[in-house]
Amino acid sequence: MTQDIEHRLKNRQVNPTAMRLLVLDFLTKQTAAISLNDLEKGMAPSDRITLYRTLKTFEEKGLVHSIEDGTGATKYALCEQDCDGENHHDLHVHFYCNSCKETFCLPNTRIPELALPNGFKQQEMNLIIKGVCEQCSK
Amino acid sequence: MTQDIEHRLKNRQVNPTAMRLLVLDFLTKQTAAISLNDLEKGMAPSDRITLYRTLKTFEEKGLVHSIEDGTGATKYALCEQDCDGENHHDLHVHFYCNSCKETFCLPNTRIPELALPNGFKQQEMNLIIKGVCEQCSK
DNA sequence: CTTACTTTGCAATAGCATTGCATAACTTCA
DNA sequence: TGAAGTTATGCAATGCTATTGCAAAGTAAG
Repeated sequence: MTQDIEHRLKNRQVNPTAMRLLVLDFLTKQTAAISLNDLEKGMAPSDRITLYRTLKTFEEKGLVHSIEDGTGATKYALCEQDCDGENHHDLHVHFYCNSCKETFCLPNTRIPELALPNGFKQQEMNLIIKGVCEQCSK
Repeated sequence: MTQDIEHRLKNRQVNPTAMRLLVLDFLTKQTAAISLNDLEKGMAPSDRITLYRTLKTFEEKGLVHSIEDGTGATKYALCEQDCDGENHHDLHVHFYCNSCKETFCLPNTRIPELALPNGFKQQEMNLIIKGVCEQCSK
C-alpha cells in the first residue's frame, strides 16, 4: 500500500521522501480536488510552503494536475495514469458545486471539439461547469 | 458618440458620471478583454479602486462580463446588447493567446451541450481555450 | 440653499502565489 | 566512514489581486 505510493513517486522520478509519501497518500484519499489550504488543514501540521512546493513538484512530474475553478484558490487532483509533466491528459471537464463548494473531475465527460474562427489555433482547453453535484442534489 | 455611451449607461440604470463615461468609452475601444491593471494603465491617471468599483458596477448592471482566464487577473469585456445583471448571456467561448497573452471573446463559437453524470445539475459554464490567436499565427 | 443620496479617493486588510536563503537530510564516491 | 555535493525542508519576506471602511466631494431633489 505504502509500497504502491512509493512506486508511484519513483515511476515519475520523484524522490519518495516522507513528506511526499504523506501528501500523495492524502491525495489518493480525496474524492474532490483540494486546495493548498485543504491540504494544510487535512494533514498533520506541516510547513505550508513545503506543501506548496510538493504540489508543484507533483504537477511538474505529472502526478497531479491543477484546476482553476474560479474560486481564486488553485485546486489539485491526481492525474490519470498516462499523464506526464509535459503533456497533461486532463482534457476532462471539471465541475464546481455551488452548494458544497467542492470541485470534482468528471473523467468520463469529454470536452467536445469546437470550430474556432479562422486563424485561431487551439493548444489547450479548460472547461469548468458550475452547478449542483450529485450529493447535494439528493 | 459620447451621446451613445451616455445612453448605454442610462439604459442600464447607471448614472453617467464622468468617470464611467471614460471607462465605458475606453472599453468600447478594446479588441481584447482587459484587466483592472490594463484599464489603469490605459486611462488618464485615476484611482485604482474607483476603476475597480466601476467595473463591478458595470458587471452588476450587465454592461460588462468578467472572465477568469487562468492568468490570475480577472479580465473584463463588454457584453452583448441583450445581457442583464442577473443573467449574463456570455455563454460564448473565451480564447487566451499563449503568444500575445491577450484574452478574446469568441461570440460566434457556442458552447456545446454536455451530458453530465447522473445527479449533476448544470447552472453555468466557463470555457477557456488556449492557443495562438489569429494575429499571432500569421 | 439645504438635505439626502451617490460616487470617488485614500487607507487598510486579507488571501493566494512565489522566491531567497539557511539548515537539515540524503547520496555518492573516495 | 566521512567529506563533498545535491536535494528537500522550513522560515522569512514579498508581490499581486481582490475587497472593505470611511470620509470627502459631487450630484440631485425639494
